[in-house]
Amino acid sequence: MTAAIDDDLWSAIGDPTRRRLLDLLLADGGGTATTLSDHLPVTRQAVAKHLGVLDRVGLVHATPAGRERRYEVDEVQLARAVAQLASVGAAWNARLLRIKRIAEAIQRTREN
Amino acid sequence: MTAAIDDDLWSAIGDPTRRRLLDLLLADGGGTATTLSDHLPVTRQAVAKHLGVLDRVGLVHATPAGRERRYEVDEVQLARAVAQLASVGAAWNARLLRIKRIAEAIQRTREN
DNA sequence: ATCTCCGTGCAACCGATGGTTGCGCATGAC
DNA sequence: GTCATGCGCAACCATCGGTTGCACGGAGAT
Repeated sequence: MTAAIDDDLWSAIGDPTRRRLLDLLLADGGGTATTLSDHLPVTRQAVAKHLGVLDRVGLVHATPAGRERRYEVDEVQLARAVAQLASVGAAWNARLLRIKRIAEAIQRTREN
Repeated sequence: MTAAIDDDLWSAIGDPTRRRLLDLLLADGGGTATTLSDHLPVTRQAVAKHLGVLDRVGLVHATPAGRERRYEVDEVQLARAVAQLASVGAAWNARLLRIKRIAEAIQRTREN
């Protein structure tokens, strides 16, 4: 059931640093590699790389402002990602529920 | 807002092969490294490694059966993981909604 | 009891990725 | 013009996902 096309999206948000990056961008409404690296335990270059992969999958987009490079989240794409999470979660929940029901059924037959 | 403790859980389910592994285990109600590798485009050893990390974070647990090693999903832990997904998704959705509202507010003031 | 097969585990190796340091470049501030 | 600050590029390192190869061990056939 897991869609194969969206593996890129998953691996993008699978990294903890990138998730926090998205958190920061959402909280402050954008930022540059240097300002973001101030709030993270990694160097500016590491942040820049992460912003690169987030940009490649379309979760953020950059706009040159003077000598800075300001990044902002692409809300549509992030909403898509959230939908992905929800979808996989729902699928697993359904399977877990089925297992639970079967277990209960077995329990019931054994009690008879 | 992202919990730091659950990074292991995230990176565990962040890998596409591991996600499909969980899918297969849920569908067939368990399996061994060899049987699982039959349904995946990777070798048995790769599957074994993935099962190892899934075991370490507690999403699956192995029971030796004869000369086989049968793996099954730990439903409680997987439910925890699903809750994590939902939580992060909800947080992002909330932020996105706030941004949308602010944008609409600006729009409204501009229209006056 | 032994031989054979099949599933596992272990080790070495390879490419990609997350992270670092160091440098050079350009652009805005003085 | 000069200075400094933000950026990009390159080299390097560790870890990880994946492979191949091999050695071990238990279940079943002879």
